[in-house]
Amino acid sequence: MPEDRRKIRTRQLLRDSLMALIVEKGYENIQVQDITQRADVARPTFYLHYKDKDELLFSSLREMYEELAQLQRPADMFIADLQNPDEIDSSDFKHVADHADFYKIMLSDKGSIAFIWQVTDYLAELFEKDIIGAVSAESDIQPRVPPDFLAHCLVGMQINAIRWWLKDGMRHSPKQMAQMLEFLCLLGAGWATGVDFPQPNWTMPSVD
Amino acid sequence: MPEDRRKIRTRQLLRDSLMALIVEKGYENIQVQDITQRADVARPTFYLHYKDKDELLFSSLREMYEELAQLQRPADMFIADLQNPDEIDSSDFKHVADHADFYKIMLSDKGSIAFIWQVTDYLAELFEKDIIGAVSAESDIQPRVPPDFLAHCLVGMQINAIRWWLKDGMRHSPKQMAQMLEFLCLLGAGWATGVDFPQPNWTMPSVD
Amino acid sequence: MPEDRRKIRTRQLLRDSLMALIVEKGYENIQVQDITQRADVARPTFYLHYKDKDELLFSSLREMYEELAQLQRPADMFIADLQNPDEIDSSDFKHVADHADFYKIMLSDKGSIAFIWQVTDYLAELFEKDIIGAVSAESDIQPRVPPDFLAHCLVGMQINAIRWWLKDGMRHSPKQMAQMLEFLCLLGAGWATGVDFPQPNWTMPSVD
Amino acid sequence: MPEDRRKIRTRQLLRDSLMALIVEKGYENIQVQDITQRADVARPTFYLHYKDKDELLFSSLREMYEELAQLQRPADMFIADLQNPDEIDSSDFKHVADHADFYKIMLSDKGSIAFIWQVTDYLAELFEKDIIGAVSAESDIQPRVPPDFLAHCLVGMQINAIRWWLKDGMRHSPKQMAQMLEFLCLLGAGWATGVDFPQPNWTMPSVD
DNA sequence: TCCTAAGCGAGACGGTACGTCTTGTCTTCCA
DNA sequence: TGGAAGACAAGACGTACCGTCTCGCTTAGGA
Repeated sequence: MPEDRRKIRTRQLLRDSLMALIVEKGYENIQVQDITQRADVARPTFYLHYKDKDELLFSSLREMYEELAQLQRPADMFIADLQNPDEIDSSDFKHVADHADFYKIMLSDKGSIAFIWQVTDYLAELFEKDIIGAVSAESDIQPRVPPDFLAHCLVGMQINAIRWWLKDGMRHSPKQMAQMLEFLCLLGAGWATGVDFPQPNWTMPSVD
Repeated sequence: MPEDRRKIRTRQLLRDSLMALIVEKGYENIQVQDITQRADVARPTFYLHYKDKDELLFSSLREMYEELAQLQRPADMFIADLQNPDEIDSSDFKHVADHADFYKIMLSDKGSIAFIWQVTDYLAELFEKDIIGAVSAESDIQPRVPPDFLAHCLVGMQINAIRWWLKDGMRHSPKQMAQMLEFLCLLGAGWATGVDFPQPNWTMPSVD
Repeated sequence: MPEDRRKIRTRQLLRDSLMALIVEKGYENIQVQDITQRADVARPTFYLHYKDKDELLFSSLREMYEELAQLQRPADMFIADLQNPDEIDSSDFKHVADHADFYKIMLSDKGSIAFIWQVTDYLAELFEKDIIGAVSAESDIQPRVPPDFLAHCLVGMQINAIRWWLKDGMRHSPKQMAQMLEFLCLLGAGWATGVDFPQPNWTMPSVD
Repeated sequence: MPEDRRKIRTRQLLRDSLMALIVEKGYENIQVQDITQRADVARPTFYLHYKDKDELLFSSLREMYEELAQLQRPADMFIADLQNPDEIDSSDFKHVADHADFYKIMLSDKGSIAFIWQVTDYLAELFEKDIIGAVSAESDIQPRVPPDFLAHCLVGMQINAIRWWLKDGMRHSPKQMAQMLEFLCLLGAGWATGVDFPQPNWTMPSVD
């Protein structure tokens, strides 16, 4: 069943319109009629395709992320070889750089909460898989905190690192950002500040 | 100029009403008339006191955080003695536990973006001061990443740790959470997973 | 050029559909899509045949009235022999009885104004001809009111008599209705009530 | 509870607006926004006062007819002294003349069916009372047709007489119209045409 | 008998009006 | 005389229906 070409075209117009408008005036301030007007589409037509603004946003994001997923290394997102910092994967930061205007807005007061947590949870799931993979790769290793806790913390770092980068005017290169973040993740703030902490022998007591 | 007692009372009613409603139906879904109705106040009266919903929210939060600020150790938020995990400060997690319903909503799709970033930036500022303090306390120490970058990353971890905790059903105690987070912050994911990373000698090239 | 059989069929389907729907839900409430849906025809197809609902209605009526016109005495509609009430023509009331459901709706709030006045004017024209014929048949007779005024008044009576009949539950036979109306028309309310009025010698002053 | 003055004012504005628009473009063609625009009132405000166009129309008419009811002779609408044609009541036709533009539209294709039958039924009820009153005034009189049938017929005449008058360009005076109609009602088309009919001795067979 | 033009189904679309909702202001009235 | 009550303007919402258009399929009727 080949989709009507007009339908595809209209959808693309709406998506482009939304993306442009997010940059222009922030997500929350956009009205459906802004989108349709700029797409040169009748307002009721919008509702033929999407329930609301959010559905259009997430449909657009899905497209964008499918594209991104191709770029990323299939596995090993989490474990990097700290001895070869130049090989640390920076495709996420490059992606962000490519859509800097978009993310600058979406990670500000003018963004969308749904977006924030949707992305957070999506990434956390990916991270968790990686973490579990990394841990189980080596036998006799016992994680000291729940993997999903760790995943959420790392995602929080990642997103806030990006937000800081954008607010800071993107003065660092994607590669630098990836490196800083990777080291920080793996070695912690102790390493980051240069302050030396003795490794304690603490393990979280079980909650169950 | 002693504020009219009625004025204070009306404001308190509005704040209580907002807080109750956030828990009930999520921040974004609340309408001014919901607030006034529950507070048993005329809708136009709302506008005598606050410009809009956000102003009321932040006014309420200011109250809440003033209270919180008292509880916290004045300084040293950042550097904890990892050898004495029991003395790690967990007042933030206790505070969250006290307002669990509130934060559960505010850190979900039904929360407020303004809140997220407002709090993030506020905390990041505090963290940054602590970091700078910690670093400059010991001479001959050179931070390996910009302090504000580190601050934002840590805040991201903190907030997402809280969100994870709440979503997870608060199965851990505030103390445990504080410890996990503290260790993770200071020692990094390497420590957290138990995987051993050789400390590389990498330092971020300057951007300026 | 013989009309495509499909075309004729489609038209008939649409007409039948309209007629059924008028009875079901009243003319004004019908939508084009109701008609096409019931006729099992695509909506755009409707517009290939008719400009709008009204055009379909009047096209359908034209068919109906051509049929009716056959039944009626060619002339003498107006003048009846009051001495032989049984010979008074009641074909209109019979026609109404045959389409009682239709007229009950069309002569109610759910009917169509266009229909009312279209029919009124059409009948008034016929009546007027009859009246003029009747008057000019006998020399030395001077009508006391303008013939078209009289025509409109009589049509008004006719239509309202029909409406009353239908609202009343059609408790009288078409013949009775025809007789009542005929007598009332010719002899007036004086006769109808049994009250005796002395015939005055009044004639309308000319307006020209 | 004295109605808010603004409320009264708004209602009046809406009514005036409706009346003006009916004359300008016909009732059916009027849209709610036309009404509010001309009244210089926000569209949603309309719905604060009236459910729809029809409710506004009938509310306006009620006002108009209360005024009219004052003017009319309290009783004896039906029976007039044919010997004194000058005393025939012509207040209805005068009322119509006062609102000629309005009625010209409302009694045309551009009017409202609801209006037609609402007015018809209202007047028929009044007429019926008069007829019953007239008949029962004189004992030993037996009406030859059902009083409500007669009432509807007479109303039909009345309304169509008015319509004819307006379409005819109001070339007759209200008084003349009242006289023509009165005579026609009471004496019938026989008298009107001048053709002489022998009074038959027919009475409608009972239907019960 | 084929073939070609017409009729038609399907459905996307622009357009227009609807009735509703919410906000923030402003007016009226009452305590 | 200040606040409650509530009318109102403004403007976006999501829906309904209209009339048009485009695209293929199918099929009737002329070649």
